[in-house]
Amino acid sequence: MADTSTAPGNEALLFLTDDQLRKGIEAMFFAYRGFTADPDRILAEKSYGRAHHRAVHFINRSPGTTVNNLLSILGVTKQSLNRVLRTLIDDGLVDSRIGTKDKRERHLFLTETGAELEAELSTAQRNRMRAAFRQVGPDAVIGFRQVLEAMMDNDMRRHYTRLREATE
Amino acid sequence: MADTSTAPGNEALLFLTDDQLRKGIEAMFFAYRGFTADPDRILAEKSYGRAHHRAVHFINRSPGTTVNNLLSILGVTKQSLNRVLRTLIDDGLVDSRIGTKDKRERHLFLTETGAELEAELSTAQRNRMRAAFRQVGPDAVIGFRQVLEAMMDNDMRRHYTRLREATE
DNA sequence: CATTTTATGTCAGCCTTGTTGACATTCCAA
DNA sequence: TTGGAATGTCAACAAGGCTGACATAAAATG
Repeated sequence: MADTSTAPGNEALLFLTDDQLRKGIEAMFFAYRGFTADPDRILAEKSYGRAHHRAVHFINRSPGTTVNNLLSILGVTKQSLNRVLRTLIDDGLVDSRIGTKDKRERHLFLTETGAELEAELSTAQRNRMRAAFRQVGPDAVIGFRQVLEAMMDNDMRRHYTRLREATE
Repeated sequence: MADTSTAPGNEALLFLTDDQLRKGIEAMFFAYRGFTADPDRILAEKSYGRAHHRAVHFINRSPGTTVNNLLSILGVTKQSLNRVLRTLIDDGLVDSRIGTKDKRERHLFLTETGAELEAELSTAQRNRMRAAFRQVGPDAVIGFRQVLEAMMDNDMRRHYTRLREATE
């Protein structure tokens, strides 16, 4: 039943069987639920959603980033992002400053309140990640990241790498 | 700046720094986009969504599963699932059979057409997973799954494990 | 300088997929 | 026989995607 389309006939490639691949797929599905569960609970209390979390996260990571840059990281339309940004700005979590060099651009910053929310969300998310990392050890963590990085689209990997360059 | 809340003061735990954890978080975010990108394109052509993919995937994995079981795997409300199932049944992708033992239950099966869609979607998703796995090698794959499994909520891990038991 | 392009905002409307609440039906089980 | 479980269905609503259209300001280009 299993392994019809990609029988490797090679023991060294047994991790590429359809069963192994499906296992990876389902692991991603169930793990992503866990990955978002803790922030989701916090957000729900404050009647925000994942979209707000994403915006706040990346503004925190790249203070002063422009709307356009955020759009390309998040991969949504400006209308969609705008709705989320608007509520964050109106609620005083995000500060939008007109660019000095190019006055069409808006540069986005977290306010103190915004930074507090970001900290609360990312602490919750880091706690789970830390528990998982601690449980499995550093070698597994390296493998984890290698697979994830190999699974990204090129433009997403570009953003991912760029974020690393800025801070590490 | 980095590592304020969890400075380990221990080189062996450097993979638990806030920077490393954030790296894992962002890797999850960007990789999940890639993970869903290919199926999403196929689904969009047929005017289905991810919800349909999920339903079709798990019905394929556990033919004859009940609506209630599917609900607990997917973690949505019956009304939400029902809407998706209805379109799949109406479109002839899913067969819903009244239980013989308990006639209140509906047992769900993919029709031939449903199985074709499932195959198309999972082939696309496996292709990306296979490319990533092949690129990084079996040790990384083991680590990848260890971290994901450690990150799951307990009830999700239960479902994940149960699926493995049935087929492997 | 005139024109075009870019960056952004905003309005309106639509879709999917999630939610809650209410209520009907069927039927197993105590 | 009655209570509760499994399911279906209707209605309403919200978040957060999407498209299209249009306005504005400013940069870039001819």
